[in-house]
Order: sequence, then C-alpha cells, then structure tokens
Amino acid sequence: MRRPPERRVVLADVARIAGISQATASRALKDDPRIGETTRSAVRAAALKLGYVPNAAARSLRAQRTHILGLLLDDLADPVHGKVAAGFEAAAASEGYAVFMMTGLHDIEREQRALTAFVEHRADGIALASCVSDPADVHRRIAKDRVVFVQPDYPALADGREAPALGVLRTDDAAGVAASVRHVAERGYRNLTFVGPTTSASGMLRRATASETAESLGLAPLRYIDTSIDGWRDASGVAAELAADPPDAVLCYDDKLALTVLDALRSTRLNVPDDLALVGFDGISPARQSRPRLTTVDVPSAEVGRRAVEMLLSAARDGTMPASEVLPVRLVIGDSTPPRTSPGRRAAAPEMVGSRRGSGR
Amino acid sequence: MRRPPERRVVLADVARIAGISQATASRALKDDPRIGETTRSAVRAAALKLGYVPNAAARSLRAQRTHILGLLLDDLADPVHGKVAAGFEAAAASEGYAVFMMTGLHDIEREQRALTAFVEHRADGIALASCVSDPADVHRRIAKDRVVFVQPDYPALADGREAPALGVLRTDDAAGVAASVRHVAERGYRNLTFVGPTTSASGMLRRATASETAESLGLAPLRYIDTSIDGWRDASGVAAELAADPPDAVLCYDDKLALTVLDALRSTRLNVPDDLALVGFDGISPARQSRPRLTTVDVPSAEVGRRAVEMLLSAARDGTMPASEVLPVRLVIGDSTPPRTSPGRRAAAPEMVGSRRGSGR
DNA sequence: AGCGTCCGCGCAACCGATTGCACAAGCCAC
DNA sequence: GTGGCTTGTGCAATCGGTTGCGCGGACGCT
Repeated sequence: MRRPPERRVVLADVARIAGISQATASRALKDDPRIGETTRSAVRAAALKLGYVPNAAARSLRAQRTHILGLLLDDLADPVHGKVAAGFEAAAASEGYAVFMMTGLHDIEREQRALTAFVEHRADGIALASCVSDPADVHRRIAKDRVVFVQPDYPALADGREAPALGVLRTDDAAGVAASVRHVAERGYRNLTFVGPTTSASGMLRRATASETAESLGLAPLRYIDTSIDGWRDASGVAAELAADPPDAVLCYDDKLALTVLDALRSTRLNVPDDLALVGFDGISPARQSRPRLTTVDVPSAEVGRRAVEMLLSAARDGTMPASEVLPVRLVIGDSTPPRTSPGRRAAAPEMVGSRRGSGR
Repeated sequence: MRRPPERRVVLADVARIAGISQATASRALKDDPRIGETTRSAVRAAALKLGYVPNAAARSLRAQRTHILGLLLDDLADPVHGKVAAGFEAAAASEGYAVFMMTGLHDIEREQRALTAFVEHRADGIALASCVSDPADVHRRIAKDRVVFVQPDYPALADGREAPALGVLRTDDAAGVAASVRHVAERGYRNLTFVGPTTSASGMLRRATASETAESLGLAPLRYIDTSIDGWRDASGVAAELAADPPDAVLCYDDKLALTVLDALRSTRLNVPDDLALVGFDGISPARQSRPRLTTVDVPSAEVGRRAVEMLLSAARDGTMPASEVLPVRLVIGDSTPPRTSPGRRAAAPEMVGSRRGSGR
C-alpha cells in the first residue's frame, strides 16, 4: 500500500527505456547539439514517462557548482529581515538558484553551525546579514573555500574597520540617522534622547551618529536610554524614564521599538506628538498606520536582498570578491514630528494636559 | 593574490596526512567504534589542520538522505509566514537539518519550479504552506518520490476534501472565526460585515464560517466586502463602502487588513470602536499596539513551523505519511470590540460625534 | 605449539550525473 | 576502393564520501 521500496528513477533508467546509453541520454536532456533529433525526442519522452528528475547532488558533485546560495540572518520573524529574505529569495529564484536560509538569533554558536552547514553544502555564495561572529574568523572560515561573501550591515563598520576582502553591502544608516536628527532640529526640537540597544554594532553606530549630528547642529547633548540593560527591556520602563525627565524628541533604534515606546507612553502623561516628538527607523509598514504616523527612515530592505544576490553571482562568475556597496535610505516624515509651536510649553505646565491623550489632533 | 586554483581539501587529503586509508579516515571522523584511539586522534588532528569540511553532496549521494527540508511559502515578508518560517527553521536547525526556503507568491509557475527544485535536491521532507497549486497534482509529483508532506493551511479544506495521503497541518481558523463572531454577538453587535479576499481558500473558509456562525446565532445575515475585486484593493474604498451603510461590527480576513481598514476609517466619520467594532485575525504584533487595540485571533504561527518539522521528521523516520493535525487558536479580546452600550446610537445621530477621534477612551 | 577470537584497518564497489575521447557509420571525392 | 569528414553514440573516468567484506596480527586458551 505504501509502496516502500520503489526505487527512484535515475538517468540510467531513462537511457534504458529510450534504448540508448546513459551518456547520450544526459546529452539529449541538455540539448547538446551533437544529439540527433530522433534520439533527443525519444529520450525526452522516456524521461517524461518515467517522471525523471535529475539528482542535484550528483550533478553538483561532478560540476563543482551547486547553484545554492546561503543566507544567514537573525530572525525571519522580524519584518526587516523578512523583507531582505524575500528580496534575496526572489532574486535567487529568478537566477535559478536555490536558497539555504538559516537564522543566527544573535547566537554565535548557531551562526557557526550555520556557516558550517553552508560550507558543507558547498553553497556557491553566502550572504551574512547582521551576524555577530568575529568578521575575521568568518573570513578565515570561508575565504579559503573560495566562497564569495556579502555582508549587509557589516558589524565591523562600527569601529571603523572594513572587512578584509569581503564584499560589504549595507544601507546608509548613518545618513538616515543624521537626516532624522537634522529634521527634528529643523522642526525646533533641541533636546533629544536616543533609545536603543548597545549590544549590536548597528545600535552603536546609530547612537553615535545621532550624538555627533546633534552636537554638530548645536543641539543639547544627546541623552541615551540603553534598552539592552536588564530592566529596560520592557518599554514601560523606558516610558517611565522618559516621563521622569522628558526630552523634546525621542529617536528610537528602529520602528518596532518606536511603536512599543509609543504604546507605552500612552500610560504616561506624555502625549506624542504634542509633548514629545518620536522618530523610528526602518520604515516597516505598521509605522505608516500608527497614530500618529511615525516619522522614520525608509530602508530598502528588499533591495538589499536583491543586490546581495547580484553581487554574489557576478562575483562568483568572475571569481573575484564583490565590491562594497552602500544603499541610500530616505527620511519619511510622518505626524510624530510636527513643527514645534510652543518650545517652552513642556516645562511650563505639564498638568494642564489633563487627559492622557490630549486634544486628539 | 587571489589564490585561484587552491583545491578544496577532501577526505583523501586528510587520510594521506594522517597516514592511513580514506576508509579509516571516514570512520575515524564519525566515531566508528572499530577505530583505535591513536588513529582517531591522528585523523582528527589532520582534519583540523587542513580545515577539512565534508562535502554534503557526496555524502547525500551515497547515504540517500540529504538532511535537507524544503519549505514553500507565499511571502517571507509577511509577518505570519515569517513566523512560520522562523519556527520551521529553528526546529530544523536543532535537528541538524538545513532548510531550503522558496516563495510561491501565489504564482503557480513559481510553485512548480520550487517543487522541482526541492525534488532535484532530494529534500528529505517538504512543507507546503498555503500553496495555490492543485493538491492532487502536487501529490502526484512528490508522493512518488517517497517524500513526506506537510501542508499547513491546506486549501482543499475549503471545499471539504481532505488531501489524499498527505499529512495536513493547519490551524483551527474556523474555530477562531466562530469564536470572534460569538464574541461580538455577546457584546451586542448584531449587524456584521466581513471584509476579505475571495481568491484564497482560507479567505473563503473564514468568510463562510463567519456567515454560518452569524446565522446560527440569529444575527443579521452577514454582509461581505470582497477585497479581491479590483477597485476595493485599496482600503479607502473599503472604508467608503463601510461608511455608506455602516454595520455594527467589521470582521477582517486578517490583522494586516484590519489595521489598514482601521487607518482608512480615520478619514471617515466612523470611529472605531464607538461607531464600529473591528476584529482582525492572526494576532500579529502591530495589532497589540494599534489604537484601539485590535480584538483578534491568536494563531500559533511559529508553532505551526515547529510542528511541521516534527511531523516531517517523524514520518520520514517511520517511512509513513504524517497524520493530520489541527492547532488550536485563541481569541484575544482588545479594545476594538467593547460591550455595546447604545445599540441604536449609530443610526440616531452620527453628526454628534464631531471630532473624528471621539473621546479617546 | 596450535587454534579460535577480536581488533584495527584497507580494498574496492557504489551513489548518479557529466564529459573527454574514441569509435562507428554514412557520405563525398579522388 | 580507399582516404577524409561529418554526425551520432558509447566507454569509462570522475566528482567525494560511505560501507560490506576480508585480511593480517595480537592475544588468550588448552
């Protein structure tokens, strides 16, 4: 009933049915010009009839190319990474490449296992999105195997080192952060707080850029709330901290955090945007539907995925390392950073606000 | 400089360095008890020194197992599918399986290519999440190859057919929809509209279930707005339609749609929840942060991914088809469906509302 | 000393497709 | 009739591990 032993159809079977040798069958199926039309169609018919599907492992073994790309990212459930993954997969599929996807979840152990898996499967290219392992170590592991690298959001950028001989593809987060700081400054906010983690390289980069930009614009020194400290993990703690000594504007590491903070602030006397401007980062879709609409920085995540594939493939064909590339980002102005009308109001009479929500407009 | 020809290290190299045969090297590396301790450590040392990484293709070829699982889903950028993918990948990785991920994007052509890719790579198991191809056809393509199937959210369920010999894993969407209808009914809403697409099987299922439940509870006949009709694609059209003749409550196909509708309704005179209750489906995180908080149905997406892997693997080990399974869902009551206090208010004086936002509480 | 065991290891076949090279017809021309 | 060409196929090696089987030597026992 379960037809257990039914052997898989292999090329030899096709050849036997078609009445020719395996070599000819192989050539016929790949349209080798040396094969006659009669034979070719006979082979095709046999293959179709038998439901023959070539074995990629065998082919790869011989060809020394797998047509597999590896993608390592933090978390597929995260909308930003999801978009990168979607773009990557779509581009790879359209080039006839299969995609091995693995998540690192900020765990070096898992990342290492993922790398090993990629190498074992002899992926033709590997893309590392925001991994936490030591870049030099990763490079050692893979460069030796003549595998091309692309690393979006390369961690080493935070401390100024470019990765050695790795193609680096990233988004211009610094420009995005700088633009958002300039934006709130232009709108009259002078007292900024940055909320975000300090554990990741990108967290440090965004925070540092915000700080530098604020200073260069002559704003008050940037204050920080570090969400990677235990106890600040939940947004209500952050909201309480903000309420205790409110800045003019809050810059969040990303939209997800911004939306959480926005939500938590509803339990305080602070109202966004009347008492407090709020800025996110990433441009995920919920940010466009929040109330107020979040001012944020649009990051071309899907494009990152697509470009990664292109870089990987072109480099693989040339046998060279891919050149580095930086993708532009775009400030999207929402309703959470309106022009500031009464610069002194916050300090004046916070009690006046009465309702938590304010006037609603 | 680019060390171009540097050959990959293969097992034979390790064996040569260790001064023993390839067979022994192979056994030593996999802790075969027949190999002596001295030899074993010599082989290990050689492998480490040379940076030997076994070739998965060669191994699979011989072992007739690839340790690869295939996952086909619609769209990685979608939060629900992203969670399924994340759960699937995590479970697979912890079992030592690599995951081939491909997206179908509702395109039969692409789905077929993805299936072909899975079969070519001889995945040990394949999971199909909400695919649009004909189940019977898919079954034919893969069952013959002794590959186990798991299909979350199986489309054939809408018309009552269970898939033949396929393990079906799905969430109890019908129970979720029924629960949400009962919930709004208990809260005093009697006039319901369902908003969603009719193109997908799950769309039809949710809509039909809502209709039946409403009828069985003695509510007014369920009205529909079909978002798959051109022109209703944008939420503002839906909002206008709703505003023209407002129901008591709106049930949306999923949270994403509900949030979009919620946003679009802000441009009308209708206020959620004062004039209109709103219910979503899926329990994605933005629904918990919207204003008002969305009443929705929590679907254990990550769990779907995990269970899919377990079913696949246990079935692969037994050589049997996986049994079908239905995962429970949970109604999550938010602020978008408060107890209805004034059943007739909507019809009475909509002009009274004044501000679009109402009282804010 | 002779014999049976067990241990450690190597030979060679095998998985399935690809491909360099050689070979067999068929055809033309000399 | 034989040499030169083209065209169509087949042989066998190859990719890189895995594994059934067998062999030689060390050891224990009578």
